[in-house]
Amino acid sequence: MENNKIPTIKEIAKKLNISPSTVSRALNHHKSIGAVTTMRVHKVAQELGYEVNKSALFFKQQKTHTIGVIIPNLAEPFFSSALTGVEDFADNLNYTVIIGQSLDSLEREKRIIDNMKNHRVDGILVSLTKDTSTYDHFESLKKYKIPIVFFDRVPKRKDIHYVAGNLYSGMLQSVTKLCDLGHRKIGLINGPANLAATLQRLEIYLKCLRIKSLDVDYDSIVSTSLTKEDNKNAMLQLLRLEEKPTAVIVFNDYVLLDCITTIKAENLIVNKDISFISFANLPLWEYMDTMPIASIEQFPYEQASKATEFLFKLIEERNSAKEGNAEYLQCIIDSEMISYTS
Amino acid sequence: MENNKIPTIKEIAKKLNISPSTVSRALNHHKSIGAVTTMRVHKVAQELGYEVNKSALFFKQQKTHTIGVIIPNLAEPFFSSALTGVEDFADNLNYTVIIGQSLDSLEREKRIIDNMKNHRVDGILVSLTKDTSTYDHFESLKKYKIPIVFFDRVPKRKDIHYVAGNLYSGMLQSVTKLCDLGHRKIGLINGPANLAATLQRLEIYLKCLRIKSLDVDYDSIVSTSLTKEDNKNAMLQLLRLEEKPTAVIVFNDYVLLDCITTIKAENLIVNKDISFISFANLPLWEYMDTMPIASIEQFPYEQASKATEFLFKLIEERNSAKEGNAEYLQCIIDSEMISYTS
DNA sequence: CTGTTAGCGCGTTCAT
DNA sequence: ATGAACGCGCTAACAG
Repeated sequence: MENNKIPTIKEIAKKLNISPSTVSRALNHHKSIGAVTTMRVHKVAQELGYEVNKSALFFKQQKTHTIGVIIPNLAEPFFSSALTGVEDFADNLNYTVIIGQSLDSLEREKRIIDNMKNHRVDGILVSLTKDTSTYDHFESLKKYKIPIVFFDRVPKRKDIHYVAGNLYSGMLQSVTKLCDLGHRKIGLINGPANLAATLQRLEIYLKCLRIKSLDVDYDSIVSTSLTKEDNKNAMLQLLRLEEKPTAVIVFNDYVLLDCITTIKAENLIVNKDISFISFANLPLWEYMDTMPIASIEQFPYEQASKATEFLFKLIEERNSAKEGNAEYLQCIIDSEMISYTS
Repeated sequence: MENNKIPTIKEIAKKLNISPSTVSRALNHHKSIGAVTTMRVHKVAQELGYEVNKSALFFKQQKTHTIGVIIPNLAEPFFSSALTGVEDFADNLNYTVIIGQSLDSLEREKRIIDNMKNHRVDGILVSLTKDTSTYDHFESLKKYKIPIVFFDRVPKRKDIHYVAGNLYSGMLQSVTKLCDLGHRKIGLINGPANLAATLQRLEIYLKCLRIKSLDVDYDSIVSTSLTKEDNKNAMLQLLRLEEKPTAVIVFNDYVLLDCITTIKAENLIVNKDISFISFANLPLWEYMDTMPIASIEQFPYEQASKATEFLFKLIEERNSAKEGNAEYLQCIIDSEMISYTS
């Protein structure tokens, strides 16, 4: 009964004394095959428990119906939300998702790219490593015509497809809010200089201060390499200023968590001695006693969804072999300030 | 220069006027190939930017060097930790990971299984849907000799490979700790009845109370459907008892977060008026002002790692075609109470 | 040491 | 409406 051999098209053909190509066509509901034959083929296929060997199909069609996602760290809520966005979208189109986490190592990023390239994935989504500044390892994908869409952490160049967050909107809302609350000295704890996000944060921070006619004190702009230790030091650096800021914009929630710990150790009161607004990674402030005044939400799920949409548009294009249009799909998703002070 | 055609073994062969198989062997450092030839092949391969077409390889070798992971929800920290565990392990062995999230829908779980089967993955890791009670869709994998290892949410049968968590150890430590702190009335906020985890928690809770000779008050055992509203109600239900419990074991951290919010709204003090211990999902209590006395850690990363190890053992076995041993790889990972009161 | 041949499973010509 | 033949890229068995 249960034949333990994996059934192929050939078996079905033999069983019905017809040719494999007929079976293939019948299985794919090719119109040129008679209704009776088609039915009989499907019946036998059913009996044998036939299922296409996608591995063979991929090989034949030079298309894997698979996309790769490269993110720094799966365990980070920001990225797991993003991954969920990708998976949901891809699943709808019956695409398979393979993952790679770069763990913020450029070496691994390269290896993963190579691996996915060899896998002949149909497209790749990437959120860059903290310290990816070269672009060479992505260039090699061109040869294979594997489209690539960046999201969130995108390279600083114009000739790419990407979906990025716009921090400006949320930052302006935040600075405005702090102003309204009477803050005049707003510091910034920024990230590592090699991240585009860092430069971007600095620029919009300065821009927003200017818009609100606030003085810029470069001493109250500090940065951290994102380690626990460094986060603490950045906070302390601000606390030791002669003119301490009364409010601080923080690179992200993780940094802020360390800042809050530091503040408490110094016996200062959050939101009294010093107020915070941070860029959101964690959906958890609502549960906490000590929380920032607000978070700047960057919508990872939506960013990833949009990026996936772009990717499929590119895959589509490649399939229909329209080479001409060298248009770059680019999208900015506005951030938004989410207030916690009800 | 940059030939935009994807180089194959044939190209290299033609360029050197040798046969494709020689090239293949040289590329794979086959010992029977002369050093000179090998070198020349590698040189040309380099020049052309040759890279194996794994898609072809998979097809040929009937092995995809790919494993599938099916989990209910990528966005849940517990599962994204688990996924990280899988990815880390698989990456070491140069395996690729494809993901599928069942979103707790049996329908999706089946579809994902089918898809992975057609993909001819080398093995599958599964953490079941909330309401998976049938096993048929896994049976079909046998025909393809695709090994399957369950973790965390495992089927209730003996003839499977699995890694499961043991809640007992952590629960006993917790009840003991609460006893030591003088608590005599320990409540339980449990999950929905259809989850295996719920029944399990109830059983070990009762067992532990018995071991510590504590009275069981069935009024102080309540349950929640895991919605925010229901979590709150479960907590209120306990607070309105004539004999309020002085400590409560909570189904998981999410529920506990809502409980804490509820407690505060009632102007009660956590760890004074009422103490908590919960099953851990979130690695965040260390940052919070209000935290449970302890958490019962279930080690998702380790569970998934172990499950992946099992899976590769099975894949290995299949490759070496030892059919004989019908031994089931099974492992229980003890939970552990992690104290927060330093 | 190297070349020749064959075939993995499938879809797709080109023939009838 | 159906069949025969071919080939995708690669490796392994069999010859030298």
